[in-house]
Amino acid sequence: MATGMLNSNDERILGALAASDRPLSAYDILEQVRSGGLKAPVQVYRSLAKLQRQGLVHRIEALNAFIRCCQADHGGHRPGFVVCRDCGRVREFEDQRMAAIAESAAGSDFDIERISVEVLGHCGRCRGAAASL
Amino acid sequence: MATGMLNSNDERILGALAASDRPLSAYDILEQVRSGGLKAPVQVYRSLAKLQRQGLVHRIEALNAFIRCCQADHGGHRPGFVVCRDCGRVREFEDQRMAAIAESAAGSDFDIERISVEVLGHCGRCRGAAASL
DNA sequence: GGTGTAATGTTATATGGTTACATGCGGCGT
DNA sequence: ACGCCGCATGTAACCATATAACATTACACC
Ligand SMILES: [Zn+2]
Ligand SMILES: [Zn+2]
Ligand SMILES: [Zn+2]
Ligand SMILES: [Zn+2]
Repeated sequence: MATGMLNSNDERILGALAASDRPLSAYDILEQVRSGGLKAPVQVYRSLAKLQRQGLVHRIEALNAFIRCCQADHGGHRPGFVVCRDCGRVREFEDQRMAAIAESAAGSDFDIERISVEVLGHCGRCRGAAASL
Repeated sequence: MATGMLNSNDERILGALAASDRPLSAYDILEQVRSGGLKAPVQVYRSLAKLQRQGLVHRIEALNAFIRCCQADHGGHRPGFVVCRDCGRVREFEDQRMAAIAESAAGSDFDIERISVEVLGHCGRCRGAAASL
């Protein structure tokens, strides 16, 4: 995974994601990098696609949003995510058992490209806040 | 899970989903039920939300689309999906191990509402078609 | 310099989802 | 019956997400 081929757009987008403590939508990102010359959605999506290919960024399907990968090994891991539907915060996790489950479910005739595992719910922080209303 | 409270809109939408061999987007559904009186997206989304609450319909996050649940027990099951990114066909599956994985990943402080597991890739049928080009 | 090819930029458009408000319709107290 | 409330449904307008189509630039190769 050559991470050295990032251009300045990619770097800026990666920076915006790294600076945020929660996922950003493509349009959130676009806003943050407008000053850096990017001005159209498609540019952001192109960079995001590249960053995802390199394992530096993950897409959270349930949020239509993106996070910077927080694992040391960006290449080839199969992460899952715990997503709070109140505050949007995401925790990346890894579980070897998922691959086996996916393979047995898909069958030998199916070529697995990606496994999306998202645990949706409410984090402790938000549950506390709700209780104290 | 009282499934008897479906109104005619709900029935129509459920019918459209049941008749299709692959997921339908909300707008696909809308097109199919226009003759039945529905004419705005929000009506479709309202019905879909209700049908999802009752477990009759599942949302496929990676496709922004919906399928009719094919399991006998519509209530309270935690399905996963195998999704072909070429033809869009989906196979619903169930695996008890997923709940355990989700719980251990989320931790005791997190209130799990839903688990989304989607295995994305290419089905045998589509791989065959691609090979014969 | 001319030519082909890939990356990037620009504009416009397609697709997916929600907000805000109007209207209808059944309870329920009077 | 009447007026009022609360909730389901209808309608229009709008916002958010993603891609298509085409123009331009950058650079390798000859
Ligand atoms: Zn990661
Ligand atoms: Zn939270
Ligand atoms: Zn199901
Ligand atoms: Zn297929």
